[in-house]
Amino acid sequence: MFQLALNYGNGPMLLKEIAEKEDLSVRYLEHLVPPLKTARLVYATRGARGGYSLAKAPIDITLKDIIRVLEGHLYPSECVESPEVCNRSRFCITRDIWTKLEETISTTLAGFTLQDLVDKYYNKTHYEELQ
Amino acid sequence: MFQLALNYGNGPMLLKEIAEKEDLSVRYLEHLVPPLKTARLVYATRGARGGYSLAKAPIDITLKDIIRVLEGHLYPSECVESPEVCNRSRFCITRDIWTKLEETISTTLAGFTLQDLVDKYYNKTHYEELQ
DNA sequence: TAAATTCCTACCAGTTTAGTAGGAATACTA
DNA sequence: TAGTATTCCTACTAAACTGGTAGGAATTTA
Repeated sequence: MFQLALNYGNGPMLLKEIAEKEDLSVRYLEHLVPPLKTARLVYATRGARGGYSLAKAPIDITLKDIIRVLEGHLYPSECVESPEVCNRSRFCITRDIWTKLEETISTTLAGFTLQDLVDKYYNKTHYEELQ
Repeated sequence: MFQLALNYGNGPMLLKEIAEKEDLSVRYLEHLVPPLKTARLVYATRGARGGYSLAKAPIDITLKDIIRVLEGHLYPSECVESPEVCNRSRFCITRDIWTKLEETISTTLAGFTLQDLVDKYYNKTHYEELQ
């Protein structure tokens, strides 16, 4: 997603390119794409001269968006989202902690956008001051 | 650890008791104890009339202490602590995010002590106001 | 000496993670 | 219209991790 952000506005980018720049296999990247498409974060163009582009401007995609899609959740324990997985949920003290922890993780990740990463890459802003 | 905190000051507590109260097996709890002992968070008394007690007052044990011991780490990616696992670490933009994320997780968990959980259990304090 | 309990080491089964593989579908280009 | 480039889909796999179980030795009290 960072590579797509760097390429934003320049038409579709090949997985092959991304794979080279990030030192990953195309086969692996192919695996990550479907959920990103479903979530409408990237847009695919098939066939020759095809490739991928961000579906929104980098400033409109937070790291929370991306990680929720690729990792599925942000909570440290499933009970945060699905109390029914444990019959202690109603009165569990620890669960409150996990809930608070998810909130801070969520807030932190929502505080960064792909544009922040691009800016940092080009040293356009003083990243440290962003947070 | 929460049960031991509730029991703090009343001598050693049996794993059997904890197992009943938390709906876990003794066999499983036995598994968790060694690292807690090594980290000097709990103290064990062997033999009949033995059991476990906290090695410090509940107010002096943070959730960060406990989770570091039981889960081994708090970072979302190993590269945060061991840059050498990936040769992109030196210039990886994403790694900075993982580092920041670990900081907020760490800070959040360090902000709770076992005493907070005990207090919440007895409704002695208004928990919401703690954070 | 018997009972209670921690302690140590080994094992196991299910899930998750990080991939690889084959080939079909699609679209551009000559 | 044929060839090539590329995404797309489904299945497979191997290693690591997680959440346990199991047997029995060591220790302490009564």
